[in-house]
Amino acid sequence: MAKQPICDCDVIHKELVNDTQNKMKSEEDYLKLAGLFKMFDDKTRVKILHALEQNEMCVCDLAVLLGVTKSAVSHQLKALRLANLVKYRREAQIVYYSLADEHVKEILDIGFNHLYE
Amino acid sequence: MAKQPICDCDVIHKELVNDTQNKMKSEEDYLKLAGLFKMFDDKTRVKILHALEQNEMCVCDLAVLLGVTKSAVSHQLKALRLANLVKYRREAQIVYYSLADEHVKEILDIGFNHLYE
DNA sequence: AGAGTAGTTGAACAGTTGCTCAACTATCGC
DNA sequence: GCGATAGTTGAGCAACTGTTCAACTACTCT
Repeated sequence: MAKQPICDCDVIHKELVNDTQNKMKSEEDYLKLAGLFKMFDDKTRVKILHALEQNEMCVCDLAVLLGVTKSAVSHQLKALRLANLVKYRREAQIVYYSLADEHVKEILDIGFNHLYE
Repeated sequence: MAKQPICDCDVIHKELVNDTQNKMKSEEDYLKLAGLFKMFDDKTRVKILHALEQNEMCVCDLAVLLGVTKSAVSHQLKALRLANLVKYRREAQIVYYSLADEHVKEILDIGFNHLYE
């Protein structure tokens, strides 16, 4: 019932905390933001995204390119689809995937940029 | 010994795959990139980063602000420190944390931007 | 030196995640 | 319809991750 004690310190900078509090976004926004970056936190997924930035490709192309199974690629593509980061079109039995919009490229670019200082 | 069969498809788009292959970065780059975005994939961590974008603060401030324990905050700050995303300065017993550089703000901004379409 | 507060750390636990496997759907060509 | 290929899906498993807890360090003040 009673709240758990969260911080056992006396001197907190009340004004700083209040000021920051006012500038913070909603809980939901942070959840969504974390959810977005979660799509870029895995080696296989960033590879898929970066590959699709170069060319539209089918699941098998990606599997061969990355050296993983079709199933693994398909699972990741599903996650990326649900996050609206990739789109696809079907042509006969083949499903071609590509990036959903420019934001993806921007995020990748800013990331690479940070790595190369 | 023998390689595991990775893809059981006949028709792959060889040219597309080769072209993409040439444009891909190194394995290590993708690992680093995923490692960078991993720092933004958790609600608590993005909150910490966004809070520090507003004001330099100590561990207790962050704990109170986010409603989590000092320990939890400290663990996350350590990860962020190791990733060179935050810096700190000690003043008596108090350790003040702030963002390491503008890149962090850029990444957060582009993320929020994507959420708000 | 001793008490008190800020912060860090490592082990442990619960929850999550990415891959594999096997079974499934969808579409094509005969 | 039938067989073959592209792709999807769910269960299960091993590896990883975030939090908590308790013990620790670092600094201050008397």
